[in-house]
Amino acid sequence: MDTKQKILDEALTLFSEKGYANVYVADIAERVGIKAPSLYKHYKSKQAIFDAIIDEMNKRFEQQAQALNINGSDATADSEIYKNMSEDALLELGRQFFLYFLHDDYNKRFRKMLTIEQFNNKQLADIYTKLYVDDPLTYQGALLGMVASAGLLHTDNVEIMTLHFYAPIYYLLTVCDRDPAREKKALKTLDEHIKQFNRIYGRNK
Amino acid sequence: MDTKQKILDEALTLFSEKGYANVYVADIAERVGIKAPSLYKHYKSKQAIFDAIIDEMNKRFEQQAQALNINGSDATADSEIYKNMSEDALLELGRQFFLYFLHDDYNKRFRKMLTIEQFNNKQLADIYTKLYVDDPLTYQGALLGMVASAGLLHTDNVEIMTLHFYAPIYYLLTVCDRDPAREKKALKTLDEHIKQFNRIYGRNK
DNA sequence: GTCTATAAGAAGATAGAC
DNA sequence: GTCTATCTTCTTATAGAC
Repeated sequence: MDTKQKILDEALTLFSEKGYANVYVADIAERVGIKAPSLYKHYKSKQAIFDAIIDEMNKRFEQQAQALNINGSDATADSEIYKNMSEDALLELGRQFFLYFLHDDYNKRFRKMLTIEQFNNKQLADIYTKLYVDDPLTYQGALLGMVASAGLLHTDNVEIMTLHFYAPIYYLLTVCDRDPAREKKALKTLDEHIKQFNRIYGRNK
Repeated sequence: MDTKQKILDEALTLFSEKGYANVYVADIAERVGIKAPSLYKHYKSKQAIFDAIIDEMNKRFEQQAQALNINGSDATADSEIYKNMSEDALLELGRQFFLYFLHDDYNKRFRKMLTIEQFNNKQLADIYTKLYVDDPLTYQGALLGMVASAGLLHTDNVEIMTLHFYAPIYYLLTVCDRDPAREKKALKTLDEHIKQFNRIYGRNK
């Protein structure tokens, strides 16, 4: 990995652990294996490093959103897939979504950084809301709505049904971020949650 | 309010907005209406102010827990109340829990501070987990379990039912902390969530 | 591009007068 | 208890050699 990229990588790790103000340029440089003044040949300031991280993560998440069809543009194209979901497919959907966001290295570190800096930086608060509130509800709402249209889920309020599916996932994600030792129990809880969701909203009926 | 207490109060406000490292002793002093050196007559360091906030909030939450019976010791004593809950009582329970924690000045500021500092301070992460993960599930689980025992809710997994009740409340709380402009919509969503919870778990059956 | 040396300034904390 | 003045340390950033 080239130095310029490695700086972003190590900076993100440190920012996600301590927040922006608690990380010193010398800390980042040390992790990269250079001295602080050398770092200024790559980025003109500490703030420029931070901004570059935001830019890169935004790009990364756009790609991720396209891969997951979060934008919804191709949602109807996948309709057939979800209409024919097997009984356990919804369980897999929740589990994969959870594990991907929990363990993916960039998501994990960036989410922690967003969490720490959200009240200090409106831009980051907006990114957080987009990534972990609006996008998941839009994406999962589209999928669950299609499944409901196919008669496999029963509700007169898709938005709340989607909240009932997603809120426990969000809750468990933040719990595990805060205390990774709870991950094993969280995965068990996640499975039970989705099984009960299936029972409640009628997949097994 | 005496100066020593006012220092804690203003410091908590600043810490909750910016995090520990971003707040300067001079900022706290200015809000209190004194100069920084005077502040050192009341607390020997910036860290001592922070520690005093933790101590005071711990005391405050113990009192709060007793008032709410979160410790569960008197849960059975309230059994009769919850067994005879009116149809809308559960809705009120959720709404009041939500609004109390969202708006109560100490809860609000302390929760934001915990959010910001959770990855930098294991003690704060543990307090967060206790206040917003373990205590609510214990407390609400005890209540919902009693209502279920009375035959007013139907489930074979009280723990997951409680998660289905609480996770959306937790989700909406963090959403509103991040963006207070979403509060009005969140309250509407909360009502719909609890109504649907009632329908799902059988209060209206 | 990396280094050593260092400037420039910010922030925590103290001394001592009132 | 509060102030002004100041010390000390830490941190960002730059200068200039290699």
